[in-house]
Amino acid sequence: MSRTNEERTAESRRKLIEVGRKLFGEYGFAGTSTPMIAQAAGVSRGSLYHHFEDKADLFHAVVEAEYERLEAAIDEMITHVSDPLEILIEGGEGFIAAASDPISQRILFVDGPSVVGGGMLLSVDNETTTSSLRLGIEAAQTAGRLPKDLPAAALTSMMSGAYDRAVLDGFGRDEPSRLAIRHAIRSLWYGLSKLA
Amino acid sequence: MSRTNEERTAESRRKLIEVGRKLFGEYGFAGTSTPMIAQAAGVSRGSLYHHFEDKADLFHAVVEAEYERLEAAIDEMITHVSDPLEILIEGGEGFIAAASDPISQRILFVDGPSVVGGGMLLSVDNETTTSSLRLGIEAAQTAGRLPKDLPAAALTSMMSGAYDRAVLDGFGRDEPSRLAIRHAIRSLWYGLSKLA
DNA sequence: CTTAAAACAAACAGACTGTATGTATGTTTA
DNA sequence: TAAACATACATACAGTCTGTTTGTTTTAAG
Repeated sequence: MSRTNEERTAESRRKLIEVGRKLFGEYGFAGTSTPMIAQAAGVSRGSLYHHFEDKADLFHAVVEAEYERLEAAIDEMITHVSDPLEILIEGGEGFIAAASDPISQRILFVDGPSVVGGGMLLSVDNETTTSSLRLGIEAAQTAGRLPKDLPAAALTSMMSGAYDRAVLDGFGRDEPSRLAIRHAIRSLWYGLSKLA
Repeated sequence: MSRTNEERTAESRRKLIEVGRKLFGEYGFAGTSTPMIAQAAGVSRGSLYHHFEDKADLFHAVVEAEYERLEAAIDEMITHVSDPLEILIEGGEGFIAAASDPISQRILFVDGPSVVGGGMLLSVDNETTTSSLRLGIEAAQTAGRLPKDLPAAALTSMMSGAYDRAVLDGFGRDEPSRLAIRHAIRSLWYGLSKLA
């Protein structure tokens, strides 16, 4: 059995990220050792350190993949919505649904900040989900559905934090809490739109 | 020089928590070793492990002290406010101002979740600042300043996350961003009140 | 076919955590 | 007040983990 170098690399990285996601999500960053990861991925620790700078670097790769997954879920959710305000609401629900997976939760909201570093994590975040949110807010402002004088950056930050926390508190879990969070979210956006 | 046991204990714990706050806030939980802490506090590592179960237990004590500080800042801010909606707004600003200290920030919002564990941290949080927020929301509902059918738990969770994130994004830092976040916060609460 | 480079594996050094053992200081009681 | 005890503190140790270094195999290129 002979594989090209590119294939070997892709296969090793893929396996390490896949296994890393599972273990980091289950036992946390500190509770997951590099021997554990290497063994579960069926490679040596040396290979891990060949493909990633250190343990945090692997974690970082897992986080990026995770944000891409969320981003896709949001996009999927809003493809058939046109009203800017409804895009914000539906996109948010897509985010909550996708991020409510316990593994995502722990990686992104529990360990993420401490491992990647608050600012650095937010920079990844700001390129994906939060960027979508901000664009959505600005579009709604342009369309006159949200007050034009509202500072978009500040509102984006707050609402992004609100969504993250809703997920962390388990409001995406069962049907009653999904209903409650849905009500709260719609009220926040509708309330703002009343000020336009 | 002879001290009573109670005094010795109080002094050692106080010093360890004080030094712990500073070091955890500066270098993070993982970047702060127990030898560092013991040395800076002028005690032995044995003493640390005598007073606290482990490193995380000391961190937990630091977090609790920190939440009490925030709680006090909020209470201070709302003593002379009577309108339930204004209490929510002013209390929130007090929170942001107090939590914007970089050391608080890192301990509570960056390392806190991963060390104490998402759920466990929230339980401390829920007994202090978030509890205040929830009571404020319910009071505003009773007074007819917020919609009575709004699910208080969900809204509390979201707004609590919104405030935390505003702090983390540095909106308590300089005057322009303080102004922006102030605008966003007022808009959120006023918008909700329009639905009442 | 030989040589260079990439991928992988194994061995090593340093650091840290938590514990076990030992000492000193304070507290209770006979 | 002096022995018995408990609490506070200090030191030494065992095990584990991380990141690096050194060595081996596999692929790519001349």
